[in-house]
Amino acid sequence: MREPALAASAMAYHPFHAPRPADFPMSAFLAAAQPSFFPALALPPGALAKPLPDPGLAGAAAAAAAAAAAAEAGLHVSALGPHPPAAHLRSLKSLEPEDEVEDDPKVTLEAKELWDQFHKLGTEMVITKSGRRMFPPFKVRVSGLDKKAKYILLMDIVAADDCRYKFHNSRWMVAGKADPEMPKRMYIHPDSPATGEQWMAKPVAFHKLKLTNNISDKHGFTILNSMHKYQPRFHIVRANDILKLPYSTFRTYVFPETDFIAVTAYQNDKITQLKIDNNPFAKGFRDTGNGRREKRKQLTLPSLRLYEEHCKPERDGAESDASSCDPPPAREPPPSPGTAPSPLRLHRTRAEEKCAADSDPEPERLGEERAGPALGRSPALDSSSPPRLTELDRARERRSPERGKEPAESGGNGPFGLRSLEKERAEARRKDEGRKEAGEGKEPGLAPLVVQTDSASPLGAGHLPGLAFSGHLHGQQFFGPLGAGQPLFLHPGQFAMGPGAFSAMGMGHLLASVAGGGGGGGGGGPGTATGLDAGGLGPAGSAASTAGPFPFHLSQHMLASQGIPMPTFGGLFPYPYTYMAAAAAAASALPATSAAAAAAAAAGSLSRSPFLGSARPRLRFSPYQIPVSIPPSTSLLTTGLAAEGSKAAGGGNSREPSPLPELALRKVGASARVALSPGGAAKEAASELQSIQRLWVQLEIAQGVALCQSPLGLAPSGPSLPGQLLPQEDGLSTPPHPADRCLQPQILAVEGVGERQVIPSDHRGVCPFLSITPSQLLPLFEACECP
DNA sequence: TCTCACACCTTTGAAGTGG
DNA sequence: CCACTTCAAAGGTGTGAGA
Repeated sequence: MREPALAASAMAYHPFHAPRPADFPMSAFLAAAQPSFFPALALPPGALAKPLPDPGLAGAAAAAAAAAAAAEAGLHVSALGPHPPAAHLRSLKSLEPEDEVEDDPKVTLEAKELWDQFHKLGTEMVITKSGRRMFPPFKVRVSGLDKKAKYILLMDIVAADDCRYKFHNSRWMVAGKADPEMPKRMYIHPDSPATGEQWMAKPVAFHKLKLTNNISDKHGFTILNSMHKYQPRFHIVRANDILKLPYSTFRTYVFPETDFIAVTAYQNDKITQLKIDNNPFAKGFRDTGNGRREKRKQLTLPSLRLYEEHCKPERDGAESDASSCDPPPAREPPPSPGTAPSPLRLHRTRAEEKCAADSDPEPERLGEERAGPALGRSPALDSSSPPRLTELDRARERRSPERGKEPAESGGNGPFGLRSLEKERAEARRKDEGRKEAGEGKEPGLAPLVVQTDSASPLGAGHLPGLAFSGHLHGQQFFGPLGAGQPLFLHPGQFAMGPGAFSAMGMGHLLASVAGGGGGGGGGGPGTATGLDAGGLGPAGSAASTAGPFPFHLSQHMLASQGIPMPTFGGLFPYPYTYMAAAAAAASALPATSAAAAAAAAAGSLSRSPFLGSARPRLRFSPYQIPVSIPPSTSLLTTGLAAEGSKAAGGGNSREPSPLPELALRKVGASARVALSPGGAAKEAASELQSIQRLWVQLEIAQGVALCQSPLGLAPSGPSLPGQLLPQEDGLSTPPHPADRCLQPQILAVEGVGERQVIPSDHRGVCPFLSITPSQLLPLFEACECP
């Protein structure tokens, strides 16, 4: 076995690593060797932050002690055997959260009514090359935090499924499989880290997050694919330094009503209208009587009048709260729970089926038509697909002239602030009244939407496209020179933060590295960043950028973070960015080799489903039951390997290139290709992959290592999860048991490559550490003399 | 389906003004 | 010095023509 060698190597590059005791599980050992990045074993990040009672005790005593501590902390203790979380715990004292106090964050979505309005229509978010903000803005109110503890709040946007959509017949329909995923980025709130008290003082807005379809974006915008569906996620990380990010507990919150389809041009006119009506910046397009809309309106009056004629009968007998433009009053009854849950929350398996059928005739689940009746769309309109302009004009015609009388001032909280929103709502109500006077009214309820909840094996070929990013991309993102001005995974806002924002130790390194990487590779100094306002770099960052190997390695991380594809729904890569960043930050404190190793490990940490969850039960996950479809383990592994391979290749530029990544690349390259082209060569790769998977199973299952501490034990097949969302009473609090169940680890059936295999995995939301990396596998691989 | 220039709008902060 | 107003620049919108 290679463990001794690995141990030595690990010790060489990780300050927290201790020699692997004989009875220390391989997984835990590897986790220790690459403490922040041990995704393969689904190691809860929080677990890493939990020190062993005695670092020297890795055996039963430590396990027992840790088990007790875990139980005390609410951790589940595995029912699988004598491997409590302690087996994975390492002492990371320097990265320990200080005087940790239990908190119980609750998160509520601001402007929920507005989100609901959009959601009913099938929210569209425009993405442009120069970046566009989200509207409605993603804004949450947080409570239950430890007032004195510091938190980092993050947001990311992950693929909601692996389908591509088209707007056809006024409906969003599946139009095939998703395109290769864009590199994903985590948006760290510019105020991070801040105390719980600060976060709770006011709603946390992510309105500065911008969406783009420019894959080479250098501004840190979130890159999305047009005509694809996405789900924003909100994360709370208790950490006072970004360095601690990978070791800290992630709490992830998903608000299903915030999902959207990225578009380069609005498809649904009702969405357009809703945006115009609610976005202060689009006020110029309201029919105030002096804008260009007025001119257009005049040109299209006939059709508009015709539309009004259509709508009159329905309006008379309905409330106005569900119009396409007006936020609903609080009394608005939700769509029938049994009929129309989020149409975007499609079960994965179902989504795959849909993707497979380009002309899937289930349009009622998507697009405006799902909300059409609720929006007053007349049957006549439903049955036909009027020209877009005509419909838009019709919608515009419904706008009340009163709108023009509205004051233009904005709320003190900004255009999308609370006051602003309230004002908008008031305005909307007034408009609604005016509309009522004009004969407009609410329209019938939502058409029922079918949410698939079957839990058939989701590990189909449908996941593979998520891995099928082109080799070109690989080369560009991974093999390209560091100074190629790679896009950044941190939002520019990070660089504009005050001196109190991130500590010099944390952000300083990151900033420096960002600058260095962008400016010309590891040697890049401050101010050389491309596409960044290097002037935003603080002294710490500047200093750090010139000190040591960190910038170089972070650049590596950045490259990888840009090149690793985000998995599709239930896919693989929700956390490339953050963990890249964190890895880089951590690496900054390590020797070059260790940083390289961290980078490699970080690359491997990218593989997981957007909704894959940590195995750490105490983590707070989505406030909703996520209609999880089980990530394709094959894809997961394959993608992870692909990523790792790419990463390894990127590491080839290292000053101290490690043969390991290269070897890993060789070994995993074929496996990665499996997902890309299941052709002849794929078989060989598939076989290789299977060997890895077998090894994996042997190591982790046969050893009885409870990678995912589960009171439920191992499931023989993919978990059967309800596809229905289970909003909590407040829509935010942690779902008691459904969520817990989701936290349970699963043994997932692997499909897609050769025979079925099982690898352990979990399937839900948070845990960024799930995938296995070649660098981690390789020693095992070789040790077992796998083919 | 995407890009871009455009007009229109809000936001923001500096400058000016008056008490 | 402070509060308030005014102004201009910056930046956020959807539009619509063209690719």
